[in-house]
Amino acid sequence: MPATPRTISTPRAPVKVRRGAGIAPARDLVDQVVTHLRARILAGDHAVGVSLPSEGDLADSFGVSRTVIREAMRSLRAQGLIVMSQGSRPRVAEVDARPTVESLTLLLARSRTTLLDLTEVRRPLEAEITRLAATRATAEQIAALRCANAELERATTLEQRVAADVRFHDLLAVATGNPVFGVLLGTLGVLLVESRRRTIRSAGVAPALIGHREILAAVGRHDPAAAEAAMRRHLDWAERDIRADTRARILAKSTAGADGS
Amino acid sequence: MPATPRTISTPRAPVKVRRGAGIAPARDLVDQVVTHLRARILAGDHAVGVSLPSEGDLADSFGVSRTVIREAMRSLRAQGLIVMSQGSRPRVAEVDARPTVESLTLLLARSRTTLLDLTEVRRPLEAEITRLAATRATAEQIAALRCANAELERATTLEQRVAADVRFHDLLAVATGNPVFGVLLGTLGVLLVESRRRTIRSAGVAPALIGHREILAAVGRHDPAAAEAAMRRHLDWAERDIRADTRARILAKSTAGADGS
DNA sequence: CCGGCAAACTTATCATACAAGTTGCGGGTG
DNA sequence: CACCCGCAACTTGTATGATAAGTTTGCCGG
Repeated sequence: MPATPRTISTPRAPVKVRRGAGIAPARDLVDQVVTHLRARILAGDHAVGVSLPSEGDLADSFGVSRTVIREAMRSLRAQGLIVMSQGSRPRVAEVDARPTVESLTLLLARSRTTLLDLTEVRRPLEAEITRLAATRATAEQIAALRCANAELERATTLEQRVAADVRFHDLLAVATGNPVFGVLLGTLGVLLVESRRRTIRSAGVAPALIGHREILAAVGRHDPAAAEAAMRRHLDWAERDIRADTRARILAKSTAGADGS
Repeated sequence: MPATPRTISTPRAPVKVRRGAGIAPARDLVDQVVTHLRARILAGDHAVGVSLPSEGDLADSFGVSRTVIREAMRSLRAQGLIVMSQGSRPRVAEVDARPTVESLTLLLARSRTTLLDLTEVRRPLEAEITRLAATRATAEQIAALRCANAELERATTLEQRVAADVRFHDLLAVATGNPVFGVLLGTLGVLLVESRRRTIRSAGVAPALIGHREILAAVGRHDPAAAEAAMRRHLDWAERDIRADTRARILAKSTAGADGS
């Protein structure tokens, strides 16, 4: 009995979506459901980790078939908003940069983006991050940075070293108190892991360690200018062998989907 | 007749996806199909704009039901790889930053991000963009910037002015020749539209115009330092009334989906 | 040669069925 | 009484078939 209207209606507040041209709110039912559910999730109607209603219940409450709900769920999943696994109800995914990173990776893979392009963006970001971190870092955050640096020193395998390197920079971003830095740097950082791997393999961990120590010292005494300068020197070093091989291209790793693990 | 094996097999080269741990390539059929199709598209097997096989054909060739194909298509669509519309076969989407921008927007909306956080990140990015643009901009790009500026001068409505303002900054990012700047700035730009709207409404368009003229002049004579300084002054001005109201929060606008238009 | 119309094709949605995984409850067992 | 095992209910994953609605194609008449 296809007595269902052409547009869905929720018992909730019908979140109106305003678009640029102000017309054509949504083409098909799936899009409408996606829009509604996304709005709900973003509004915090469902806490992270908590189960959403089952597909059947959603289908009933939206007045559409389970097919539509399922496709909407796939779309939300691809956007990193929910996690699904057979047998258990879908849950709201915790905020995670990975889907975004994947999206950026995809985009950069499709455009002709080089590692050099990435480092070029990374430089001003990291410089500002270091400046702000030197201004704002708390004692605990500085201790955490020191810890990460010690970790880098202790690390023996290449992967451990890369991880510790990434961790240091991430902590620096956290110390700015501005989550946007963390997101952007995290995104670029994932893409630059390959570059770090090469750099550390060829030059060893000593230059990185020295650079980090200089940065840490300046941040520790809350000297923004010195911290930024140290970071720029650090990046100069890291950039050198990327620049040697300008052709280094991003390869589409396409790490299949964000599974909630 | 569920004689289909538990994993799909394509007549094409069976693109193996290697993951970090090197195990469990994909959980369900939809993910497998998504992975295969994405790999195909990224490998350039299907030119942009050209139609993919119909859902029925894909279902046959993958040996799965159309249900699976449809969900996979939804997922690919959410990732911005294909565009779908009723009646016509899905087409490979042209490379477009919008889905990625949307993903980043979603991520920032879910973190606790203030307008102030955004401007703080915008500043070093725009500074570097302007520096690089001053170094690398071609004559055509400078002409385009001049044009955008004229547009801003001619604009009468608030929305037109905001659009022209955004356009100027986007063109500047393009002039760096580095697509990553465009993506990041585009993301922040979308989120900062509200701030621009307020600023231009309260202070008028004159300060923006003056700022743009200074930037344009420095870029036009290929003077990176002056260009960067002009941009920083411009941002100082723009930031002023945001800082007056620190509580200004991002609202999740959730502009529904990337339609290929 | 061109315009319009109809048939074929394709997507969008619905309904139903069953397989496979998860959860929780209750009974059996130590 | 506590603990563990197994089953039953629930839920997602997939398949099948049918219909509505939009698009493309090609034929036919002018």
